[in-house]
Amino acid sequence: MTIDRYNAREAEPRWQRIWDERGIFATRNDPPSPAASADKPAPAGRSIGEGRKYYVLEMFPYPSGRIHMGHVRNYTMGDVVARAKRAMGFSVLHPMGWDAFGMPAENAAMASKSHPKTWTYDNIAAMKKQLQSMGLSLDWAREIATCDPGYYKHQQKMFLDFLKAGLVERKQSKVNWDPVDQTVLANEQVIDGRGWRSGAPVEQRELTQWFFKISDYAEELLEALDTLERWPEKVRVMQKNWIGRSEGLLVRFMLDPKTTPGKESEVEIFTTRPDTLFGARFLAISPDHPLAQAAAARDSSLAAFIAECKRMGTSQAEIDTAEKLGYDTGMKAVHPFDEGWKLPVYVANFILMEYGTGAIFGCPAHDQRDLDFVNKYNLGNTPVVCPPGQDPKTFTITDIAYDGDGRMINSRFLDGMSIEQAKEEVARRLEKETRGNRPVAQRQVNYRLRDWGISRQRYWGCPIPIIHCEKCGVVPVPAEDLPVTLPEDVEFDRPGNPLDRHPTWKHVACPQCSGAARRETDTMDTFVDSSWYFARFTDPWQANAPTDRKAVDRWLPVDQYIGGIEHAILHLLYSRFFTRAMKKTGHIGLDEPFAGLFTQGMVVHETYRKADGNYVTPAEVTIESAGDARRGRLNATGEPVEIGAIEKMSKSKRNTVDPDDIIREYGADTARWFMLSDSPPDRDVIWTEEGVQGAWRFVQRLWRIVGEISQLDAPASRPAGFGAPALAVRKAAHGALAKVTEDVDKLRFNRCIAHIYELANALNDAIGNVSTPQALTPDFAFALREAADILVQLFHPMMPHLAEECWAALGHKDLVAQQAWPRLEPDLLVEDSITLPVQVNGKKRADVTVPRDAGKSEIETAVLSLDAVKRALEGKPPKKVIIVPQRIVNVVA
RNA sequence: GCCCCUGUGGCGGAAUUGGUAGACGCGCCUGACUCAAAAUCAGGUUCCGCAAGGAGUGCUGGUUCGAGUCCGGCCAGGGGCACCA
Repeated sequence: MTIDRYNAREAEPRWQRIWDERGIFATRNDPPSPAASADKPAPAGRSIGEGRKYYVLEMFPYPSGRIHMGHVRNYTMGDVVARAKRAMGFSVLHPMGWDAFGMPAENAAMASKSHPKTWTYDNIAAMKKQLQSMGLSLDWAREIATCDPGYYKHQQKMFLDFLKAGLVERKQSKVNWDPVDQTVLANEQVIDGRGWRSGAPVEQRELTQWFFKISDYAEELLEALDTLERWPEKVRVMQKNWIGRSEGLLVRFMLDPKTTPGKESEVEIFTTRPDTLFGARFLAISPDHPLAQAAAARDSSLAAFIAECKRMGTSQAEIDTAEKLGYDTGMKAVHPFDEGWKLPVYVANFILMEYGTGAIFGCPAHDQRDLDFVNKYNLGNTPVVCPPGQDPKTFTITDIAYDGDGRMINSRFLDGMSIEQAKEEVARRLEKETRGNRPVAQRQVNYRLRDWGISRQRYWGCPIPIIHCEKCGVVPVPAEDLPVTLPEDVEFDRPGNPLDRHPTWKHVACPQCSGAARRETDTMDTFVDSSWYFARFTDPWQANAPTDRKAVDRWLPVDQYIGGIEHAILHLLYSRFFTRAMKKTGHIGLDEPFAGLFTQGMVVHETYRKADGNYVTPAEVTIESAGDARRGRLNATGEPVEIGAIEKMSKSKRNTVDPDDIIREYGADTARWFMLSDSPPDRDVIWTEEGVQGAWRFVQRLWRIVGEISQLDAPASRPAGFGAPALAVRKAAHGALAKVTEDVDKLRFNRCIAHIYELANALNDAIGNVSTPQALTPDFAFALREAADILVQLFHPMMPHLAEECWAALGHKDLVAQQAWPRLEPDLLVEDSITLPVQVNGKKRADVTVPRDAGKSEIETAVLSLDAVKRALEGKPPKKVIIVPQRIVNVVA
């Protein structure tokens, strides 16, 4: 018998059409009533999920124009989870949409005179087609695009709700300015001093901006990290560091009136090391500190110094290399424990106004930066913490500060205490002391996390629904006037914000006084759009509110969220904040949006270079291998190319592989299979031509195995008993079933694939053993058919089209996509006899086969009678025999 | 500088969480089919050794009957954060 090759190009669109026509991936918001499900009783295997909800979500794409291999990997993983959970009896929500606002649309508009809207929607259409060719089990009825007024209208409403709830603030502040994109960036969007998108060195500017008060939630966002048990530890640590909690003490230092010509009388500092107060040598304040500003008004050279500081601090690169500089104001601060102890007050370029109070006290002996500073200005140092084992009398600091543990020295009443005791003692004493009705010191927790600046001076974003009126000030757009839609007649012939220079759009009447007023022309950071789309998916049809409470309560949290690690801080932190803000304003009923998070690795590829140093694409190169050596040649000319480092697929290195090409050549199933095989999903996967071909070979191999089995003459009903060959097949099938079930649940797709290979190999061997028709007993044929069914169901989540084709070949009239997961027969996993490895002194010497329920003495007797064991013992009795049931035997000589 | 992760065959990786190291795949080698090649199929493939046997999970020391797995020290690679007081 011969079996034709599997034709993916023909089969895949056919099955996609059938799934689509039958609408099998559409998810209803109202769970089917018991009556409706009663006429179709759930198969036994369905019991795992029992109809409970399961929300699988992959981070939605930016519609850049074409999907890339990273999308293929991401969405394949999500689809495996969605299909497996559906089979396991869960009610699965698996939607898709578009993160459709953003700069590239404007850049394209500038470059090609297209409109951002048409550019974006054309890209969405193209990419949707690509995603559909992957055979993803998505509910396209819920598709959303964030640039749709039907979406951003609700975002504007929430902005107003947040404003009313005190979660939004307009303030002037130093901001990160991206000179290329001509817009402001949030702290999170500055990477190594450069804009996250443009890569341009970021400058500092003073602007009035809208902020979401994410810092109000700093403590909560930090604490709740511990509850996110199904998040990668790495991401939790990154968020923890980003929030950057530190406990310390605010201390008010009096200024010596004799040295202070102005009316300022004190300066408040923040410190996390109040224990080192007796090691103080100076105070330093930020150039932006009011005291510095006031002093500069009297001292022109100080003013010049401050101006110098400001001029330097424009780019991160300069900040990193800038020398630590200080300027002695001449003012003296009084030590809080000693009125006679005067400390010089410096303005220093490394003190940030944004953190703490913008002022510090310097303890050079135990802080490297302070030490560098005093060594430069000859202020000296006093060690106050003595490391264990050091003699306090001889312990000195020269140019390496000591920040370790130890006992307090040179610190009067603190001497002999531990650091912790000293911190507590200083806080206790200074809290009690008051000056002008206020305590001299108070405990404070500080966070590195800053408020989220959301104003962007761009066109292609969600307009901020605010009107500025000369008389009434900042006036929210009335809810009934929403959405504030983007004007379509805009020009991109010049840099800057087209909204701002639009002839009419911004000129409106004030909703309060009806006088002439001006619209806010800034739009929202696109990270706002992606901070709540997961909630909108639960009821995207809801026209009157961002969410329907019944729908969000039913579907949220997202049970499994899958995306790239690059969003570990930005998107994931913003979404966590937004969910809390939506809860406060009544749009949602929970704090944490994503119960389970998985961060997948990148798709990487070798790079190829011609002799002239230019990169060439994998499609242009053929790799020849001889023995261990691999060589590349250019297809067109045959000239050799150099095989370079394996790197993330990128246009600049030209090492990308187009998913369309792969799907056309091998089919989506092959691409999906390869994406999941070999590498663990959280690590990078190396895309290789050989690997894809291996996956493609396996597609054909499966088709052949299933085809051959489908042609066997198998009885329709289950035989009364199974002979040894049949039993072996059944054990292989159920063993694979048990392992795949567990591994798919833990997202260990590479292991699932290994188990499926093993089962396929076992079935292939079993078929090969049927040399004559007589050898094919009815029980064996039945077992093979049963195993083939299981095999097809196991690989269905990874290769759904091939699975449907095989399922039909096996004679089934329904769809494998709607099948219940196979029911496991646990008895088949238990062996009657087991083979235990036998070690002598920890070295494996033999195997012993004993009945499954053999007692320890029985095993010991069997082991000691083995020739290999006798030889190793050299006739002497063993000291000890360790028997680990079902595991191993170790004889200690 | 601080924090985190990872080191296993030629390569990607597996190892029931302290119990037979190298599952599965790629590559390579041998054979079958073929006039030939491709495709396909069968077998082999950690290293040393003809073999018996020995060595072996970055290095090093320890705990244990037993360590890839746990602990201490080091080395290498990767990632995150960083004038944060």
